[in-house]
Amino acid sequence: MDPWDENDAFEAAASAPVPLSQRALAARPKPYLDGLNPAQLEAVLTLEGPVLMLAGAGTGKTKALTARIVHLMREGRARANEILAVTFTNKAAREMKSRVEAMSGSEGGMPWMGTFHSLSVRILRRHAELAGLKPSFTILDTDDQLRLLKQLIQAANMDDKRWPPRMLAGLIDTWKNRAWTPEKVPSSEAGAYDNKGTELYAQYQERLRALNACDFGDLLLHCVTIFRAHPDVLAQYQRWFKYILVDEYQDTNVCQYLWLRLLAQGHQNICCVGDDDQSIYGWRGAEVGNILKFEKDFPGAKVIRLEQNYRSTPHILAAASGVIRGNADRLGKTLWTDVEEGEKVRLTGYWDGEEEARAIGEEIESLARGTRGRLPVGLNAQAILVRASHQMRAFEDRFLTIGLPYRVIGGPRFYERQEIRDAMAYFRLAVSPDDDLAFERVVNLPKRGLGDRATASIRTEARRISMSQHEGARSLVATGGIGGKGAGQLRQFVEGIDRWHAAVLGARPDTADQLIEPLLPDTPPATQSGHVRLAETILEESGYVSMWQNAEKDKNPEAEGRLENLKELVKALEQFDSLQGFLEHVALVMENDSEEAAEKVSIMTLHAAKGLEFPAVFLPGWEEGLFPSQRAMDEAGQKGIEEERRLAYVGITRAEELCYISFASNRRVYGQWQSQMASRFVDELPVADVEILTPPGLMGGGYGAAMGSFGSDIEARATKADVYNSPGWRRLQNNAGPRPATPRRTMTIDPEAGAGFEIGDRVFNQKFGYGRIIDIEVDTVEIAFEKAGVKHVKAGFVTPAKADDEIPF
DNA sequence: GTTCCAACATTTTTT
DNA sequence: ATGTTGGAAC
Repeated sequence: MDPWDENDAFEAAASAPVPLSQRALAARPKPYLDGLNPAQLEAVLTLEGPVLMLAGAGTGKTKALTARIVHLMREGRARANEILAVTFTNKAAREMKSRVEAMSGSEGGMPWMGTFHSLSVRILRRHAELAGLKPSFTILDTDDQLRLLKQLIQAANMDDKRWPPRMLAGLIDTWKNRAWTPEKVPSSEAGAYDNKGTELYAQYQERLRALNACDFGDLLLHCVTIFRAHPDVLAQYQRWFKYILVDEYQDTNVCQYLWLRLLAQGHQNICCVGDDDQSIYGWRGAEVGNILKFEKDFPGAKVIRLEQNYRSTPHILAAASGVIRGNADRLGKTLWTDVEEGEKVRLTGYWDGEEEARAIGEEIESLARGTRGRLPVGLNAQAILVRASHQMRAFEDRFLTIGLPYRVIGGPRFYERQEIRDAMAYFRLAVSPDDDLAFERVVNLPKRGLGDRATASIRTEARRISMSQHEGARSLVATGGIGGKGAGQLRQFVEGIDRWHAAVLGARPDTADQLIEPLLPDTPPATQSGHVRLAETILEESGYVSMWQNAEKDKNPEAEGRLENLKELVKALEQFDSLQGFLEHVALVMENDSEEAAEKVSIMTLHAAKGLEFPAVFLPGWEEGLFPSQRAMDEAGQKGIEEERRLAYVGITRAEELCYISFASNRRVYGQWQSQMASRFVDELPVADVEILTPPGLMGGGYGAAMGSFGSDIEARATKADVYNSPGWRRLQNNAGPRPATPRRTMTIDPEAGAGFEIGDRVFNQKFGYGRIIDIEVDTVEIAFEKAGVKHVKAGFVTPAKADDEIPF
């Protein structure tokens, strides 16, 4: 039966007198409402019409959201599959799903809970023809997209160096985020990309259609276009989705906003949850404006504020609100908590980034040990949140040295690794041999003796017969259009694809239909493992596995790891019931969710930290130009500052009990030493809630200048005793171990900093490590260091090493 | 077709 | 500083 008809049937049933069982259900106790505060309760129980839940950090919005969903179902307002619940990330969707399941006790409900993109794919598969696609369309990854754009750029006789494909991809993405199809790009954008932007955009869309493919932006944009052009289709969905819930509404872009508004126009029951103070994705098209004008967009909307914070101590909340206060455009809320105790936020200035890393490593270990009369704070409970990923290196270096376990969150992702993408290209060919992008990727991988010339003639042949490159290659093989050693190998490749494709069809005859999911929960497909074996066969027969196995170890030290990754990939396949299902999952869920149990400190960007919380949070690098980032300020001016400030707010509010903010007055960025000013956000911290720590381990200061208006509150120079007693120095003893022989270098240091040293003194330098003074001239001190390459150092870099510090020679 | 060297860029990131 | 990429030399 067509699910739409079934929906009508259900509606008819719903308008009939409420059966006894329903009433009994309604009378049952509602444990899911227990423990909600009045505001949360209001957010759960306000069912009719548009609702904006303004939920500050740590105010229990997920709890309210899940309770609302459970309530809707328990009260018989809607069935699980009539509730559309949208999130941004797969992680958020997963989390909400499991919480709803836990709360309602039912499993596997909520078929329409997912990310904007995954939901859009499901809708788009049902109506692909309306967008000029077949239901079996593929979803391009960034790699494919860039290669495609590059081809177009070169075809337009443009210099792809001056006009990099990346830039065009960014431009097109921006346009799609604003819901502009090629015809709708306003003329004000005509100058973009050397006046060719719009034209290339149109060509790109044309190519995508020919390839039966979509990029990420298309998933949403096609939906919006279809909804607008086909009111009947839209009406079906409007009728179907009785309630709509949206998480992180402040991050929606124009296209997502339209998507939501179109769908919500039916029942008008849309509940958006968000926090204007946590909008940090403006640079990728998110419109804070969407949340600011919610009441205008949805007339009659109720705004409910969740302001009671259950996460952080009062000092942390005060610090966060002190910073965010500087922003002009805010809906305004005041977080409060009834917790009383808590330590002040700590602010520390360091000499440079390496000292910062060392001191933070110290503190992390000391917290983990539970010193200072505090209960131990496990490593999993601690996180370092940085503004830019290059800041991570200093911490990784340091933590590797002292053996402190850490995990970097949001690093290069599993499915973005080269070997995984290659293997996936083979799978894609097996599923749909016409996938030209996949074909191009692996046709000469492993090397099959097919170079530029051979691939070019395959492409030409394909175009001549208006078929895919797979067919083009077949035709060339048949006619002997390819000469030499490549011919036989190409034949094997073509035949291989045919064989694998036949195997895929054998395993699952109704390929395309399988991709269209029913609106109603289906009986789960019978699990079978043929596709796992097939995947292994493909990787072996293609020679891809042996390519890495035969790779010379010394030239490809990573080959072993790549083979491991391939094994992992095949293992991951087991959880799916077909190759195509797996491919779809990977296209949408580019993440490796291997959650390890081991105790490790987390290192991540502020962006990656949204939605997380940690008892102890370190926020390093609060320097003007780094945070707030120079680029954000240059490109977006005051708006940029405001977004950076929200980022600071997000960072501070991740902390439950301990928050450490720090900056360095000298930092090396891309190998260049830079003198830094403390971030303006440092000045915005309320003094009453911040404890300013004397920077330890320094001589030849320079803090006054770096400290901004805080300078007067901080002792500019550490005393020698500070140096000797600071924990940062003692910790290094544990680093004892064999060190390489070190060449001697001459180093010029500030006479003032050098004063008092004698030949034979052991010293420490932030950049070059431990050394021993071997000669002193009037303004030259010759020092032997463990690191080579020292030629000239500007000023005041040497500290005396403690007597029992490890000296390498 | 492969290897090597020079030029180049280098926030934030999801899907 | 460092990793990637494109072109020239092999």
